[in-house]
Formats: sequence, structure tokens, C-alpha cells
Amino acid sequence: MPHDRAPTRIQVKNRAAILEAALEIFSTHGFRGSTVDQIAQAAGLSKPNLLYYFSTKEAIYTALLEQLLDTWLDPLRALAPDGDPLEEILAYVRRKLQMSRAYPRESRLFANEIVQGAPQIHDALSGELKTLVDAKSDVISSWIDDGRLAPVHPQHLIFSIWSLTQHYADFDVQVRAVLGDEDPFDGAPEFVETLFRRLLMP
Amino acid sequence: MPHDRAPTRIQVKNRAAILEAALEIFSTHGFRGSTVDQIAQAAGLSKPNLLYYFSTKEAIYTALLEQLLDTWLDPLRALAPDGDPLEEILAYVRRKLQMSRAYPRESRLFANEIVQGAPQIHDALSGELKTLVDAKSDVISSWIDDGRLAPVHPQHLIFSIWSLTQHYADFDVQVRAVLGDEDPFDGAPEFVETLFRRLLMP
DNA sequence: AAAGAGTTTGACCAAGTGGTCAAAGTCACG
DNA sequence: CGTGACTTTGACCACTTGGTCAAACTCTTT
Repeated sequence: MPHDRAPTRIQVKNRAAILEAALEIFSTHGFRGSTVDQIAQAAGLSKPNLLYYFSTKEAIYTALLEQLLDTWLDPLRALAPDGDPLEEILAYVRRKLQMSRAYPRESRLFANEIVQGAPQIHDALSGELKTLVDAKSDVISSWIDDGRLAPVHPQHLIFSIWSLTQHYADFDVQVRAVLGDEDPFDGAPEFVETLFRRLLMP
Repeated sequence: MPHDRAPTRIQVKNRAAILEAALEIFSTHGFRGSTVDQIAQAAGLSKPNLLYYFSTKEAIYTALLEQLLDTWLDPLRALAPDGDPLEEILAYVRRKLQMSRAYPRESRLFANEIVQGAPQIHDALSGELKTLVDAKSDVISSWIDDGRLAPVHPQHLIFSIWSLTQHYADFDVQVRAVLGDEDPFDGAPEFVETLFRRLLMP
């Protein structure tokens, strides 16, 4: 196990390789469906070598989730109270859809975790996440009060943004099976934009 | 293994108990995350006894999925071409939301399966499912052509109905964590109805 | 070049897992 | 009641899996 001094060149490289490999494996098989061996192999390490960097399978998983949760919430944090309401929300929608496209594995990692009851990140959901959503819901409410947005339940609005955008990452196989040759991201941006514009135009 | 004659009373009872237990276990832990022992215990049987009815773990899983897929698609099948377009779609939305509420385990079972790449039901997705969606998309398109519905991409519309309604089942823990004491199904019906009404009103 | 910290590995282990099997127990029915 | 079909079980097996460990190897630093 590495000491607690500054990480060496090799540690930096291998930890990164492990997390990258773990993202790949965990996001497609879930926590229990993934094996340490799979991750080690994907990272180009032997199993004992991997366990030298992360002492348990769970340690890899939680490290991944922690590292990712923050990034995942950034777009919502960026929702600015002083911007134009409709444009702010549409920008959020676009950014989320963009993330589904660019980082589907991250989306599926969370999906796996949450569908199975969020055993590892339950606390973050009712803590950090709830706090953030509550704050942004207040912003949305005040926009509605000012008549600058059609009246909708703010939290449910946020849920709808999450579900619609992440659906394209999480249910990718289904979406592609149904669409056949058509690329989901050909029609998705226009569709979601239309949807939220019509819903929210005052 | 039971013969291929008419199933006995005991077979009927035990098979049902196993599928019920399997739904409970598979929907919360995924296929690989569930053990035969867990399912057997939940069904009130010993493991070898369970394996007398379903010879492998996978057999239980596929039996479950097959049995469920049909039921799951019923609401979409019910979309009637000769009904009022907006009302037909809203009825579909309501029925789907209702199913998320009444059968969250079924929803999560599919979510688990699809998020992990639909290894077992990939064929059904690009076969049965695609066929059905294509047919209903045509219906929607013709409604749009007749000016009875605002113009939207039919498949993406269907995706949005799936994602919004199933979100309340699949991401239940997250939704509840964010809402706190408020019951998700207090606000959800009105929200989704408003959303689709505004989106689709011609 | 030598020493000590850091890295890698093969061999190994205990627990868990899917599945088997023969023997024992129970049920339906003539 | 008896018989044959159906049902249940304890013991068992092969394999996978998370994790350990001592020994070997490779850096970095002086």
C-alpha cells in the first residue's frame, strides 16, 4: 500500500488506469456483476497488483462514485438565478444531453447504483443532492412567481430533465434497437428542446 | 423435472412462488447480483428443490422476462388509432405512470437488464418491441399529418413517455431522497399530464 | 553502486456459488 | 392399501471470486 506522502509517478498512472477500467466494467455489469480480475485485466495489471492500489473491490467502486458525483452535478450548479429563466433551463437540458452523449458510462454507473437502491450513495442523495436540488428548485419557483416561466412543480421538472436526457445513455441499447439505423442524437436535441420550451413558455 | 403433461397443483403453486421471489430478488440485485439461494429462500424452498422446477438460474430469469415483456407492452398496444389523439396519448401516459406505481419491481427488472446491455432480451427489443413502436409511430405520424397533434418525432415521443414514467419506479430512491417527505405520486400525475398536453396540443 | 522505498507477482486460501445426485418422503389414484 | 409418479432434501462437487503474503523485482536517491 502506498504511503501517505505525495503519490509517485507510477501511482498516479496506475490509479488512473484502474479507475478508468473500473468505470468501463462497473458501468456495464454493476458492482456485483463485475470482478476484480476483469478490472485488473482491463487496467493492464495483475489482480494482486491492483489490490495494492485499492485494497478492496468496494474501495475502487466508492472512489469512482465519489469522484464522479461532483462532476455529474456541475451542470445543475451552473443554473444561474440571474439569467433568463427559459434559456437557463434549456442550457441545462442541453448540457445534460451532451453529457449523456459524451459520458454514457458515467450515467450508467449511477443508473446501476440507483436502480439497485443506491446502497453506496444513499447518503449523498439525501444530503448533497437534495440540498442542491432544493436550492435550484427555489430559484425555479421564484421565476414562476415572477411569471417568467409557466407554473410547474420544480422538483418534478428537474426529474424530467434527468430522466429524459439520461434515458439516451442508460437505455441506449433499447433506443438504438427501436430506432434501427437512425442515430438517437440526430433527433434528441431538437425533441427535448421543443418539449421543455413548450412546457415552460409562460 | 416435471413431465410435459398438465402441471400438478404443487407445480403451479411452486412455479408461481419462484417467479414472484425471483422478481423481488432480480429486480433489486440484477441477474448476476442475485443468488439462487436467495431466491429459493424468498420462495420458501430449498435450493435443490427450486432447481427441480427451473433447472438453471438463467431459466428463471428468462422465464420472468418473457412472461413480463408482454404485459409491459400492453398499454402501448392499447393506443387506438381511431381515438382522440391527445387523449389516447395521455391515457397511455397515465397507464404507464400507474404501472410504475403499481409494479415498480417489474420496471426495475427491465431497467437492470437494459442498462447492462440487454444481454437476454436484445432480440425482443429489435424484434417485437421495434415492430410495435414502429406501428404506433405511424399512427402518431398520421395524427400529426392531420394536424391533430403538434409535430414531434414519434419515436422520441415514445421514449420520453417511457423515461418519464419509469423514472419514478427505476430511480425511486433518488426521487424520494430529493423530495423528502413528499410522496412522488402526489405531484407526478399532474406534472406529466401538463408536460405532454403542452407538448402535443396542436 | 548500494540501500531503501516502492512495485509486481505466483501461489495460495476461505467463502460463496451454481448445479448434481441418490435416497427419502409425499401425493394421487386405482 | 399399494403403487408409481411426483417432490424434497442433505451431502457433495467443481469452479469462481475477493483477498493475502512472502519473495522477487525495479525504481529513486544519495
